Amino acid sequence: MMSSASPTTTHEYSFEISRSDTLGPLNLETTILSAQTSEPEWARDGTSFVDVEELNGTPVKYLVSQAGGVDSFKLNVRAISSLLNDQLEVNLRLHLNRVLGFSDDLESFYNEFSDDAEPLHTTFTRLRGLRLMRGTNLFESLICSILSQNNSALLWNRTARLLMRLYGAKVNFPGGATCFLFPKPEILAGLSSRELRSKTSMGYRAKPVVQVSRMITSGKLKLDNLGKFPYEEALEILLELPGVGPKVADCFWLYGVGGLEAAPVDVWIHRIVTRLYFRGRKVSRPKTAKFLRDRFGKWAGYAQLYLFDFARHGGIGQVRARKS
DNA sequence: TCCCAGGGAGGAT
DNA sequence: ATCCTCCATGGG
Repeated sequence: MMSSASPTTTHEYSFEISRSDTLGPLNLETTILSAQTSEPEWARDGTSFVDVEELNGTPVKYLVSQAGGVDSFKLNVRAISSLLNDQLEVNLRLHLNRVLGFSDDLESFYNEFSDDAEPLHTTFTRLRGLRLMRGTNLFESLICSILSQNNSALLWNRTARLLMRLYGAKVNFPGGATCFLFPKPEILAGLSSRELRSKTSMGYRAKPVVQVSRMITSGKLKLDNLGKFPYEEALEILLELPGVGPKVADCFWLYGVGGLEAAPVDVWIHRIVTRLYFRGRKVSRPKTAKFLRDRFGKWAGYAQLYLFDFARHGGIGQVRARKS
């Protein structure tokens, strides 16, 4: 007979997250596959999604799957780490609560903009349970946001994964699984932009990636402090950074820091907002962003998220880029 | 071959 | 303030 007593270190551990742990509905798949700009997309593993993060300095690999529907569900979480079970569960619950936005009151969001005259409300049925993801690592979020400029989600995700494999710390999990963490600023700061460009196909984005990394290692830029500033002041600082314009700054503030009042305006948001709210009239991108902030307030980031998916997959007719 | 991708920087108007 | 053009690289 095997001993029924738990070993002192259990490397794999499972637990459940119940529906009452989230404020409102959840659609895990839609949330993870909605191409949010913060950190590389979680990988699929059968019916689960997999991610690896450092929780309080300890790497944890975890798989999450949703059982049931959008409104009545439970989440199955399976984790691998060197942590003890109790500490692992506490850390991972807190982590998932943040990155998957479990504390965002979705019903309140839906109710506030449910009026028939509000174009946004047409997205609420199809996208019900879509939540705004937050990054875990501010540096990773900022670099990924820079990588996303004038790039496709497919390509910047691929580039971010390549950065991890080339320059990130390798983690060997108990049980044999290995993976790579996102590289530290010190590593990228030590590269020449020419070398980085030749090895990653990130093109001209290599220069600002190295520059920003060096600003962090030199202490000129303190990402941890940014969250203490109000939106306007933080944005002023962010816009000084190389490779960071209005859209990237808003992405970092929204997805990295978790400032829900930001509404990043890219080509898709610009198209859908000018179409739905300005009858196709020409409106500049900064004014589009201001419009979203004013109209949706603390839900501006969520409005942007729902409108983005609407522009990409939803649609009243084609909202596509067409010359002539 | 062409256009496009969750844009930004620098310059001209 | 707003409007060009160029910037690397890969996918469709």
